[in-house]
Amino acid sequence: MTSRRSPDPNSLNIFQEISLRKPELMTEPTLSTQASSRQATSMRTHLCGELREADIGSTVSVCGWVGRRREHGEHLAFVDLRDHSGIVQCVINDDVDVRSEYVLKITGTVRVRPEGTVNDNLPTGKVEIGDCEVEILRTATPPPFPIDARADDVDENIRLKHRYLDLRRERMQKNLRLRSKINAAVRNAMDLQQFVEVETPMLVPSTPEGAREFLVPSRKEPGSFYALPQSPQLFKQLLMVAGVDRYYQMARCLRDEDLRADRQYEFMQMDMEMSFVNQDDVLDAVSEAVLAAAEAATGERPAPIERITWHDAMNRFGSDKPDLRFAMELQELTPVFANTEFKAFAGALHLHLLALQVGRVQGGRGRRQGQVGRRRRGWRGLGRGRRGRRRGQGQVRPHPQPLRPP
RNA sequence: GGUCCCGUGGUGAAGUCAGGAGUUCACGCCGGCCUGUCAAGCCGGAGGUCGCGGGUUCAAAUCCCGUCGGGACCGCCA
Repeated sequence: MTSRRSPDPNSLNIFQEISLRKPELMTEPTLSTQASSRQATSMRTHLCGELREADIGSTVSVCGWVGRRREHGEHLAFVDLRDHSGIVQCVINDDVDVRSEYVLKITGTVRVRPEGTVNDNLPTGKVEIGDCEVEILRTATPPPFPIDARADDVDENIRLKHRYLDLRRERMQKNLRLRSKINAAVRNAMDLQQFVEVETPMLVPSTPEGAREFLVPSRKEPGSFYALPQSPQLFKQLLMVAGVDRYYQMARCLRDEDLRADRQYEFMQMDMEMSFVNQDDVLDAVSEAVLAAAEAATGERPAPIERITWHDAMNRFGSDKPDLRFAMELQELTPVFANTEFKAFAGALHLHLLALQVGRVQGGRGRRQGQVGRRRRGWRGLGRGRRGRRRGQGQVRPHPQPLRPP
């Protein structure tokens, strides 16, 4: 495909970029603006957030939204111009009426900030754009909430009502790009393993699974309905029988269940099938995708994922999905209490100790309750105690007493 | 389907239990001053049927009933 724009090697269009991209390039570490020089257009030469000391002296054009402005009389104003890459300070000496969320094109000279005025909080904080020529591309009414981190405190319904404003925020922009990077990384990892991405139909007959399906009335068959897939299970066996060998899909799943906290009606799953394999082959393939996703998000390739058997997991952690970020391993206490006179313990087949370091991990309290509370099968009771200042406190409760954090 | 909680200028919160003039705080907005700010600063100003309807009362943001909207949890989520 030929580039319609200038032959500048830095201005490859998106199609060329994809075809040239090597697998190892997928490991680009950050979400930031490293690719931004490719986003120069006929209107701009740079993105706001990419200007650095190396650009000092060059004349640049940037386009973006007005964040904060700090006015000092008619002949000096500081405007924070924002695009998805970040913020750059523009120094405006003319009397231009520029308000919050106006869309501007600013042409000026990148210069070093005067001593003592560097802003270490901004990646662009060592420079600013001076001699600004301001073109107002679009005026704006004052936004109903601030387009920055403070909007985190604003009621979600208000943010959703003005979704186009909410999405301008750095956090939301990063979320969109993070998701995009992860999707690309997973697809790349699957592609490298010879998986075939196949999309299965959305409008299907109802299938007898657990979740309620969303129903779509049929125009051609009044009284009949399509069911939107709650998961992509229906067709993939067909593909496997047909010899596709390795199938995967980033599948949209729709479930008409009542909402709870962060649950959503629709969400994505990566669905996969493999032929002529054993369990380890499947785990290998999935691990590749998971590690690639983690690497795309964090910039670092995590260590290989440890494999333990279900029995080991249950015996060591009491959970089939143990959280290994902190020590939650059960300790065998049966011998210690072998001759105890305490009746509740004396009759026990096994006694385990779960030592917890309270307060070390965010959400640890809820996790602790969950991990202890959910695996009650076969347990006859739970004792708890605390080591430290109030040593010796504790109690033993038979199930099904509700469990409370100590 | 159930239980509980919340609706107050553009935003976020006090005020409600214990009724007494739409009161307060922060941010935002508008105007003025201001040539190095970056949560700019200083001065002034505008902006609210207290979700809606009914009731009690001399008097309702406040108490009662209903209703609408939102949230959390339970049920539910192969």
